[in-house]
Formats: sequence, structure tokens, C-alpha cells
Amino acid sequence: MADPRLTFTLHHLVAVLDRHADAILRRELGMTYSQFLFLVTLEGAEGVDGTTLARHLDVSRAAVSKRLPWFVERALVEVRDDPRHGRRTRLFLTDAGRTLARTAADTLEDALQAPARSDLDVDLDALHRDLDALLTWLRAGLDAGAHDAPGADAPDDA
Amino acid sequence: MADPRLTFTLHHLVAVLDRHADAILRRELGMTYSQFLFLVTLEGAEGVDGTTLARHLDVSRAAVSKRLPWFVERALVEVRDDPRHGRRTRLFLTDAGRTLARTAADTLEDALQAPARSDLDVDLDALHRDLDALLTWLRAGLDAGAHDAPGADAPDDA
DNA sequence: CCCAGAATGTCAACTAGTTGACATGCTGCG
DNA sequence: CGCAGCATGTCAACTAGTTGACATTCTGGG
Repeated sequence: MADPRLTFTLHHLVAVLDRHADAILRRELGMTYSQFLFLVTLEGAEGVDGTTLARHLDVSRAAVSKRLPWFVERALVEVRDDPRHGRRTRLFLTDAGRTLARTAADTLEDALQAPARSDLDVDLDALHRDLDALLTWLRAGLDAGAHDAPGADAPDDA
Repeated sequence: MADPRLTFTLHHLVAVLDRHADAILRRELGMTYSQFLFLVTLEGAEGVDGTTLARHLDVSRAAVSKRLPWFVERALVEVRDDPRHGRRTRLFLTDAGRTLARTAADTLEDALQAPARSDLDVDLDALHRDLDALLTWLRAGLDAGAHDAPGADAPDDA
């Protein structure tokens, strides 16, 4: 990374994508990109507790704890007590939450990915495979070389 | 993006890269990844004013304004008045700042990119080309389709 | 020349995350 | 059983950004 351009391109790309997705969702659905991420992530892991959702979102437990009331007030997410564990809660999408997550996903699909697949001369699937390989390699390297570097752990989903 | 996995992989990859780079720099040089970004970005644009540096960093003017004293106190960055413009300042790396930026870049190179090039079965240059193409396409699409979506502007460097 | 308007750096108030501490509940070893 | 230890959710304090407002400085068209 003495030549850090690949990393820079990645950062830039993510920033532009996020901004664009955020603008679309705000305009079309009055929601934020990170609200979308929250809902979609939960959709893919329904019934998990807060700790697990935090791990899926790559965010702290406290962050999830602070954001939850917003979704509950709007009846997008339901928090149920775990009957087997007084401390733990289980999180579910309501029907409205699921519908919103899917509508948002479709909106982004139509606005971004579909156009990209049709007019861009890049094989997105191959690209995705390479990025995945890179990610996997990185994680392996981290676990191996990092005696003192903590970072995220618990290979539970990815 | 009804199938948002490419975006997710990108986010994940960037997060892992940043965490790893941050850990390395903290351990080896007692500095933060975002401090490194600040220095490297300035190295590539020496003499710019705060507004321009903010644009290069993809961050607000206020953010640069708040961070500058930290670098100046440590004699890594020098702020000179622009003789032609009483309000504007021009920003330069000191020798120490330049040295630190380069050491940090080399450290990351050794720890990440070099190993990746040697044991990873991914063509990083091709990957970079594809990401660049995607980024370029995205930006073009934004400028074209976004009547109301503001976003960043001023095609000045990238 | 002059003044409307834009650009610059900074400030205050806010936002969404972090870490570390805590009370509480569960688990398993003796 | 009992209790040491871990996991869970939440809180307070902090961090690094944001936006919007501001004073100040420059610029350009009458």
C-alpha cells in the first residue's frame, strides 16, 4: 500500500454508492440508507438477539440498543422477550418492516444494479468473486498474524 | 440491488481493510489510519487551501478546520498564509510529516499489499481497473440522472 | 469606484457511532 | 446447591463527522 490507490478507489466507490443509495431512498421512500441496512440485515437474520444483530451490522451492541426504539415506534421491528432468557430479546420485522425492506431493495436494484449490469462493461459477478476472495484472504491473514490486534471475531455468518 | 451482496461485500471489505490498516499503524507508528489518510492526501496536493483539502478527503471544510491544529502542534503540517488572499491559507507537509506519511505507506505496503500480490489468486490490477470503471460509470450516471440529488461536485482531481 | 455576491475558515449545535462500566440474568464446575 | 464467570442490554462520556450561520475577504459588473 505504498501505492494506496486500490484502497482509495474502494473508499471512494463505497462513498459514492452510499451517497447515491441514500439520496434515492430518501427521495423515494423517505428513509435513510442505514435504516435500509438495518432492516435488510434483520430480514436476513430474523429472531436474533441484539448482540447478534450488532455483529451482523458490524456495529456495537450499544449502537443497536440506541437505534431500536426508532424502528419499534414506527412498527417496523418488533422486540419480543426470549421466554428462555430474561435478559435476552429476540428481534423480528413486522409485516410493514418486511415490505419496506423489500420495496427499498427493489428501488435500489432498479436504480443502480440493473442499469450497471446492462450498460457497464464490467463483469459484476467476477468482480464480486474477486472481492470475496480478497476479503476471505484478509480475514485469514488477520486471524493468523494478529496476536494482539483484536478486531471483530465470531465467524457466525459471513 | 435487490440482491445487495456486492454492495455488502464492498462495505465489509473496506471495513476490514480499515481496521487492519489502523491496527498496524497504531502498533508500528502510534498513528491512526485517518491521520495517515490526511497526510497522504495532503502529500498529493501540497499547497492547497483547506477547502480543497476537504474536497480531496471527501469531508467538510469544518472537519478539516477542526483537525488541523493536531497536525500543526506535532509539526507534521504547516499552515502558511496566502500572500494574495487574506482569508485563504495554504497547507504544506513539513519534512517530518512527509517522512511519516512515507513510512506509514511503506509499512502498509509491506503488511498488506505485497503479501496479497504474492499469495492471493486475484489480479489486483484488473480488480482495480474494474472498480475504477464502476466508479466512473456511477459518477457519470449521477451527474446525468440526478436533477435533485446534490452530492459532491467539482471534478477537480479524481 | 462601489457594492452585491461568492468563497474561506471557524463556531455552535447536532448525529451516529465508540468504549467502558454497570446491573442483571444464565451456565457449568466443584 | 452455590457461586465464579460470562453474556446481555443499557447508560454516560467521548469522538469525529455533519449542517447552517457567521464575519471576513476577495471579485466583477454597473
